[in-house]
Amino acid sequence: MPELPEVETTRRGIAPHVLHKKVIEVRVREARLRWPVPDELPRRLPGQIIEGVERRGKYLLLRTRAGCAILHLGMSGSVRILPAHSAPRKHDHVDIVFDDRTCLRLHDPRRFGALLWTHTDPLHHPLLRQLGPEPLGRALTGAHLHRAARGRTLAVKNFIMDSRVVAGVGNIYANEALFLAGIHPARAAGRITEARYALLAAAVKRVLRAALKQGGTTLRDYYASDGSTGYFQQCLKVYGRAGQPCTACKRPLKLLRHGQRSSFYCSHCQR
DNA sequence: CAACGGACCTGCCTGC
DNA sequence: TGCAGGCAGGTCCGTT
Repeated sequence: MPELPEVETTRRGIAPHVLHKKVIEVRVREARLRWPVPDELPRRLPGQIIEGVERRGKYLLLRTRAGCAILHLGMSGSVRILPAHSAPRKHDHVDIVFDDRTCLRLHDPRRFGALLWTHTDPLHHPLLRQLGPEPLGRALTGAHLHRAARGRTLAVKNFIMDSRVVAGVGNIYANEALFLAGIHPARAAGRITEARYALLAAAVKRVLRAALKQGGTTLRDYYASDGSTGYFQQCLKVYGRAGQPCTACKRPLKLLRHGQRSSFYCSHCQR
């Protein structure tokens, strides 16, 4: 589920429920996530007040005076706010329990997610330090992409999915943005003009903002069971639509598989 | 340094 | 119905 718009939707969804609350307990039922959940988490977090709920790329940050919990949802992670006593389902790996008897519960079947603890500035953490600009911020421009791509031969789709280039653009939105910008996903990153990169930067922002708007609708039923319906699927122009007609030219969309990742594109509209 | 493949996992879908 | 195989929204790491 979690691409950047969903991570931001999650942040907005949980913030009112956890901000200024005191943690009284951390229950770790399964510590084997992407990295083991560190002992510091159940040791240091209880007694702390959540003073900030932030996002950097696809990482969620729960700030306290003593340190910061760093949460990444991986491919299959999600969090919910629940009564602290409610029975955990399968794959409910961690609860952060608050003094009002609610808890933030992490659910992650594939366990590609991560929950870490740092007592220093989380933005300096090895996982966050190298992240490129926020895609929705001012720093993501055509000039930035053009400069970062200089001399690089990798496919532009891999290039914009590199978190050092721009933080948090996953496979779905990379495909969508390239379609909107009319750029072929396999084109060498270093062989794209600054003007076209300006179109791409704008397309990334447009598609993320649109998805974020849709995410707003899932917020309402945030407590409802899973919320994992395909709410933005209707908006997707290329992702998952191989063989179906291009929304612009009606020719069938193509599928390219590079490594494990699929690229969906229109060979007529994208060059 | 750049580029690629493998690794980490479970669940779901398809086809035999 | 069962089972094997392929696929999935991420991203780090080791090897070329």
